[in-house]
Amino acid sequence: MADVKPIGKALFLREEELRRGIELMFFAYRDFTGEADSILAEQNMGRAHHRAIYFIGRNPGITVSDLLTILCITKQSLSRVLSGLMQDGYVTQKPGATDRRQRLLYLTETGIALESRLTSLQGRRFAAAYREAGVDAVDGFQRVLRGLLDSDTIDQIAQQDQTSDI
Amino acid sequence: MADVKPIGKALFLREEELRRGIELMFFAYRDFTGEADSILAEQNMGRAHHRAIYFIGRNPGITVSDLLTILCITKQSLSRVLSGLMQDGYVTQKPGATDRRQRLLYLTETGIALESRLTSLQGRRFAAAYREAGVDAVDGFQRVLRGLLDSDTIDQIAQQDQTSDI
DNA sequence: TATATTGGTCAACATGGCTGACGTAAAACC
DNA sequence: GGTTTTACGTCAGCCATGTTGACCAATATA
Repeated sequence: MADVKPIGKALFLREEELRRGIELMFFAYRDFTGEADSILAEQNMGRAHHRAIYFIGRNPGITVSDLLTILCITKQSLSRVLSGLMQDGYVTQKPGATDRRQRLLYLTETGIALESRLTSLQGRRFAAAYREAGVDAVDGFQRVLRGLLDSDTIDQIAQQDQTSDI
Repeated sequence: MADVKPIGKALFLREEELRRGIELMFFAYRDFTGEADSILAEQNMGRAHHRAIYFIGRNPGITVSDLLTILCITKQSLSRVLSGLMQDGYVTQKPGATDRRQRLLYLTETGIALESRLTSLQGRRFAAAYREAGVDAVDGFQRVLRGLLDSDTIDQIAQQDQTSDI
């Protein structure tokens, strides 16, 4: 401990910085999701419902298997959530035009309303953080987050951007 | 749809940007935790154990109630996790010097080993992302993440930095 | 001494992951 | 046309991790 050399000091700082990142990630994710969680609790839903609603809203007509690859959960888990959402009138499905085995998923009016309520809530939090931090910071934020992704996820996101109908 | 004004276009872009942030946050957190999760699964532990180990390692001698405020869970949930960790020899406790009701928590050798394995794994991911993105991006990343926090959390982190014995 | 604080325990419950097994309809292939 | 594969669903049960509520013990403090 006494004979700390510059390199030791540098490594120490580096570890501190990395830990700061790890912790910020934990706290930010917790706070970022917490607000939506309380709205969901009112409707007797959880975060799993939110994720399904979000990505169906984002990709109307998505197939079950595509939703599964986005969420990385088992079909049994998703099925439970989807059945609930359909029963409660947030989601509908219709058979695929070309492949009639597929069940294309859509939000209902109610589903759209809930999705937009949740997304605008989280969006406001992001907007405030972005505004405070400034444009350059936002760019850095997104670059680092992308750097944290698995390569599979990067491919997946790239693919999604291609097929997106924007 | 036909008479979209500049303001409409701007809002559209803004919403796209916000959604990109929301999604990046989801995917990055998932991938960032996923790697550690698989190590934990080997030891029959989950993310809850990881969080406890991490913050005990970070604050040796932390009291149960301080750990509770960091984690924001009930004492029953924490108690279950802590009992397991103590039984399996990752954590020890000793009574507080001034207040003997307190049980100060410490990692054992085994606990330290596991913590450092997990943290260095996540640290490597962060280090790679930081290296790729560059110093300015890292600063922006941290600024935006801090902007996403609840004000309570900000206070809490500030307080922790003060009492930290660095 | 009376009260508040720190921490633990037991019981019961919900959510949301998981595995495994099995079924059905439709597409794709030989 | 018959077989295989794919897309999806269901039932059953398990585990981790969160929750409430009730209750208890030791200790600090006013």
